[in-house]
Amino acid sequence: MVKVTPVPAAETRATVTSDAVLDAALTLFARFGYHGTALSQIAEMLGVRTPSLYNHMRSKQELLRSIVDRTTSGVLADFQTATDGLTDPVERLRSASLVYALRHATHRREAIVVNRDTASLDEPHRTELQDRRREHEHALRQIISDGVEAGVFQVDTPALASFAIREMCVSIARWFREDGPLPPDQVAEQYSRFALRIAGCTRDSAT
Amino acid sequence: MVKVTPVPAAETRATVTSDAVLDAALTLFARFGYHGTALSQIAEMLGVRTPSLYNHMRSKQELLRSIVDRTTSGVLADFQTATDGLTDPVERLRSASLVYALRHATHRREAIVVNRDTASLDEPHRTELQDRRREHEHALRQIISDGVEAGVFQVDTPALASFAIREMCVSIARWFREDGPLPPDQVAEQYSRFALRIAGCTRDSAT
DNA sequence: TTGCGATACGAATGAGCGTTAGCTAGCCTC
DNA sequence: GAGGCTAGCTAACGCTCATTCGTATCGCAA
Repeated sequence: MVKVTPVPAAETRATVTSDAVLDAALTLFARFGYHGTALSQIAEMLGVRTPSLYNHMRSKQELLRSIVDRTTSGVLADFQTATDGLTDPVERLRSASLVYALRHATHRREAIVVNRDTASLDEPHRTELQDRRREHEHALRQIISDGVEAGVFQVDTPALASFAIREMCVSIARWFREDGPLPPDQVAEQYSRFALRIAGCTRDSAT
Repeated sequence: MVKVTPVPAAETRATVTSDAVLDAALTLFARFGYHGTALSQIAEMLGVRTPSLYNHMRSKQELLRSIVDRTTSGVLADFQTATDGLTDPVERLRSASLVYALRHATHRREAIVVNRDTASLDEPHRTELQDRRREHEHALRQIISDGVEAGVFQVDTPALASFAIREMCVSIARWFREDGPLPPDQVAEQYSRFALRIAGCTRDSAT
């Protein structure tokens, strides 16, 4: 058999962690999409050959699943801590839309992947994910319905306002640039105000 | 040489047009994404073998390009006819957002593909497309800036309001269902009202 | 110093992809 | 009825991809 094993010089060997793989995957999935990204690109980004990735992951699918899981959990957690203790629908909507907008300015890659490549998840995880997103959607819609009932919001169809607010925030991930003129928190603040306007908030609209 | 050519019975042969190919591609690209869709799926949807598609198209890329071209042209044309002759910023924004929202409720597949798979376009067409989208974006932003100057709109950053309005409308394509409770024109009308609210329209906000 | 676990590597595999080539059946026109 | 155009088909090519296997190396602990 052949015995020649040329072996790269010791200093050229890279070493890599699971988190590094996940982070590189996140960047590339966000740019090219799940199906548009090859494992070889992830490996190249880390200075490693493709098969070496398998020391840090089980499969390409699992990378996507990890990204999606981690992100949707974060969204729900954000929502809980943002609305916990608040009873006024106006304050609840202000706070919920603020953290949601902020997350999409500060976690752009995650947002893009989750919103674009959900369909590439294998079952049953795709359905699980959709359920968790629906949970957030219904929670937001409930705030609006409560506000309408309390007379502080004015919308014909709460579901429409809820969709509009959510997707408006999600889209921040698509245009926001870290080196742009506005920092994330100021963008989030303005978007939070947009959210109250969409809901037809009759109070406090100048804040 | 082999001469056996089993030949399917005459009635099992399908016949297909360029438009049918484009339409099937549209459906599948919208569902699975450009990279997530195989030509074999398009062929199967049409009841035809994969190579037969090449009688009606030049390449997979060309399919995407056609879809994107046609759609962005439509958006710009919509905008022109919707705002032509209107000078009041309020009416211009109302009309522009109405047709934009309506288009995304009635041309869902196109919207999804254009917004998700733009990145899969080869150069130079990707840059061309982005330029045309920017054209629409700037036109909308100009309406808002005009309205702010005229004192009928109130926003801190017109660009943010413009992004919010556009992406809110785009997202209709993601949740709208034809068999849902609201017809496209009613959804568009409510979204048009949301757009005026985002802009901080001080007039006529109950209409 | 030795041994072991973690991790990188090259080589290979099998599947699926977009695309091309060459052939053939059906339809329209003459 | 003959001939040609249209549009289908099978076969095959070359490429890329995700994944597996066996091996070599490195760093650390005994």
